[in-house]
Amino acid sequence: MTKPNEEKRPYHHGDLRAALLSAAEEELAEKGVEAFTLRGVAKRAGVSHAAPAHHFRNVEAMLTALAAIGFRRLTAAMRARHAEAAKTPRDQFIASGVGYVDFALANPALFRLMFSSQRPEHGNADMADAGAEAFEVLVDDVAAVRGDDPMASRDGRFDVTAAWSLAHGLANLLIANGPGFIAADLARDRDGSLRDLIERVTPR
Amino acid sequence: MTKPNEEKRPYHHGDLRAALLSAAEEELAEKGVEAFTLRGVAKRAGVSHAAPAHHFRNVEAMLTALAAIGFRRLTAAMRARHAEAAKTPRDQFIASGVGYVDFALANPALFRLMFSSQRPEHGNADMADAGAEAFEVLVDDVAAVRGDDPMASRDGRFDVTAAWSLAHGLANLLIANGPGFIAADLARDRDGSLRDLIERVTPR
DNA sequence: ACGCAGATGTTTACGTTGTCAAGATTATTT
DNA sequence: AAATAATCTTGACAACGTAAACATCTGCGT
Repeated sequence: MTKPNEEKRPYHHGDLRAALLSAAEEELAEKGVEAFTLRGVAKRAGVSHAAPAHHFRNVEAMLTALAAIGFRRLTAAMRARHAEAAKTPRDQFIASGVGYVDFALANPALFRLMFSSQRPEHGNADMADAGAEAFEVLVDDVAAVRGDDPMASRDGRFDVTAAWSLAHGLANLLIANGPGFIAADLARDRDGSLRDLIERVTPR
Repeated sequence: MTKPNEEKRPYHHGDLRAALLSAAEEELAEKGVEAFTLRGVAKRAGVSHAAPAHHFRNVEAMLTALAAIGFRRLTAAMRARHAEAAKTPRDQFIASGVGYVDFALANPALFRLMFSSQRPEHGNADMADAGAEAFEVLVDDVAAVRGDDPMASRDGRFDVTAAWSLAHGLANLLIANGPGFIAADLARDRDGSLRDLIERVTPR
């Protein structure tokens, strides 16, 4: 009586954990952080609603894993812009900022999860490591422009903070539809516009 | 059999809508946007779980009203710093930025609701007006520093965007415990530190 | 090859949440 | 004063996250 077209999945999935993470990313992108549902993820992955429990302690743990993936991808986005930019310290610095915004615009829900949500488990080691790695890219860029370790001086720390703040604020405002008035400017020349903005916080 | 200490509330509250908004703000501040509960708000206000329905179409409508209140308070925070700052255009500009961060640090959950949540109803007129009013403060400050209408030129719009982005990003990072490395600098001299950062995006 | 412990998935159940409908109580209008 | 509307309560429902009990498969030691 089993339908011929029905795929006969084996009782065990194989790598359900990875499948769940991938389904979770879909769910997140489509529904946003606030409408994200564990049962929806399970349905996407084609398993019962309780199956995820064997791979993630709870929803928060799943979201934490997702956020960690997000931080790794953020780092990759910055490095990607790095690779295709001119090799001067200033250009490399700006490229990182553009990569940061790139990532946010391409993954708005994930970006929000990473920075503006209380749901991921603050203090998770894997996620903290991934975040620290992205931060290092920024610090290294500032170091190259300044010619010293920025974290060693107040002025250097402020260079780092200003750059991060501007990129982060711009990313947040853009994905929140904040400043609609620059949409046209951005649409006309996105890279150039981002460059103009980020240049303002480039260390002297 | 009625206990003597028990306040005998009348069946009708009087101004339940206002009481609910005030309870909602408590709930928001204590539990955060993601654990915010309509039933919790009703309990705080001392009414049944279905009472709010007569004053707010649904939870989102309540959160939207809260966010609008937040934008008005944000404007007030900027104006407050304005009033006590030196009357030069640059100082006024910087004061607005400091007021912006002030508000975020004093009302982190509300700030997140306003800018980083999908739950408030995007497109609500009252909330949009309140947001536009806050935005006007910024534009006016930039106009005073520049000596022209910033919204009329690309360079002016970028001045506005850079300032807003830096303040917004800094506020977001601070309430997200992002750059712990400047916590010490900020604790030592908050106003001076904020000033140093905001100066970097002051129009020339 | 065998068997069994553990890992992985399902089913069922429970408490919580937002929303709705129906009824109770008070305000307001006619 | 009677009717109507506004306000609040109660009870119900589906969706959600989680936990317990059960089913199925994997892999390991023998």
